Amino acid sequence: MAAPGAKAALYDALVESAKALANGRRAELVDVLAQGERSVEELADEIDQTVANTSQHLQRLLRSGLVQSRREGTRIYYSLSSPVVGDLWRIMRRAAQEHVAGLEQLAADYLGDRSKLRTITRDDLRARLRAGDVVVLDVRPEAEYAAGHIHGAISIPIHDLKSRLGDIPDGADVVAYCRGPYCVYADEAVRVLSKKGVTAARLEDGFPEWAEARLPVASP
Amino acid sequence: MAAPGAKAALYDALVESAKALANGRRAELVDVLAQGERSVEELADEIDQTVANTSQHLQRLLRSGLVQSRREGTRIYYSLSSPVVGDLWRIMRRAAQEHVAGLEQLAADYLGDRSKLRTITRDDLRARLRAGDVVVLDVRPEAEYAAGHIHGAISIPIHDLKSRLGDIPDGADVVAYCRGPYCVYADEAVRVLSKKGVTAARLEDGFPEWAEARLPVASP
DNA sequence: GACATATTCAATGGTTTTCTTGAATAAAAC
DNA sequence: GTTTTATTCAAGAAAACCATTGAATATGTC
Repeated sequence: MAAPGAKAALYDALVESAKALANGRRAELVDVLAQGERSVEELADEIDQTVANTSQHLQRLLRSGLVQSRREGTRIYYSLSSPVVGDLWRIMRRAAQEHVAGLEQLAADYLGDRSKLRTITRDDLRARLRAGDVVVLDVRPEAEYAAGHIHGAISIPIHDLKSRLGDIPDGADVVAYCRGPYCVYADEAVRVLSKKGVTAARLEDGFPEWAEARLPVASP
Repeated sequence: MAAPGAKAALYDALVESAKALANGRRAELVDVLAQGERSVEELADEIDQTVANTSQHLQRLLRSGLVQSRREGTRIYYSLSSPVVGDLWRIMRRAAQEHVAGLEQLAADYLGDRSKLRTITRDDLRARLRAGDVVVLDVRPEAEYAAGHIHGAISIPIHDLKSRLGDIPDGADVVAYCRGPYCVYADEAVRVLSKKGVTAARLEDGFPEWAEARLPVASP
């Protein structure tokens, strides 16, 4: 028979990945890292925390093995260790969506009223891409587009959208996407475009989900 | 723009499911509950903790929405809220397996040397079931077999195996299975059977994975 | 109504987590 | 070699977590 406590120790280790993700700030980090690698300072800015605090969270993730880091000159870039980490984050979100009380309200508080935004599924977008009657718009920061995007998408980061409306062909039918289902960028894009009279919808989720479904992507 | 803190609050809620699973004892509970519903006392016994402590862990899981409970007379039975919870637990284990340092050693400490145990995959077992040249042995407790098992499997709980060797047909080629990849029952069964000269292997994982893969099951 | 059983509640103390602050490193630029 | 920039380290305080203990509650039996 195994040593007493061996089972407990094993299960304690099995939940290390859950513990690593059991913090809202670290989840925000993983959500951003799922788009591609980033430096500590950029990440701190994304999650609205001090650099010191962000660094400590990143090291917690590093210790758990969920992320890896590499140095380039004076910067250190973090990235997800493998696609499994993205899968874990996705299924965690789904579990929360199905089972955590009050989630919808919190989502509405952050994302605003989505009832007037048209949404289309991955499969629909795929079909329309094949038909060629749609303009796919990636509104994430340029660097994330560069790290990989939906095949055929054009990049207009959300902050540049208002000044670059001219880049969108007249009469285009636009589908905007961003980081995932809880990212506000695509919502914002659809609102801006609709206001200008452009037909626009958002993809139900984001680029990582598209890539995970093995749909056509362009990567560097 | 959303209220400051709305994003943090949303992500804090999204990780509630991870927090619920971020404890070894609670993971043990979910692992058992993935086999079917159980009372508090039985669960306390399974995870080797006091009833009071087990009750508190169960209530933590309940608050997160991952499990549900129902009263029957003086007992209260807990069960997983949905299959998503099992999926979450499975992918968490996979993330740990790929990324958590030292996991293999801890698994070896608990499970013992598995190098001499023959293992077969789900797909292999499925093929051999169709061919009909295999005896599938469910070595989990009777109640778990009753709650659902691999179609065609016979039940001999691990604790009865030595006294019920006669139930196994002469010259049979046995595949034993139990709760999952970190469950010791099937290992033990294969060791016992091999010692008695019976050809035996263990299924690589357990019943929940078989059911999740939509392979043929018998349920009540 | 008294009693037994299964479960939960409440209080305690020790440990871990998290954010903050200010100092310490390491690489690059001058 | 000094300065600048990006990151990490270290120490401290508030909060959350976890196992333990003993009491309280709810259901069923006598």
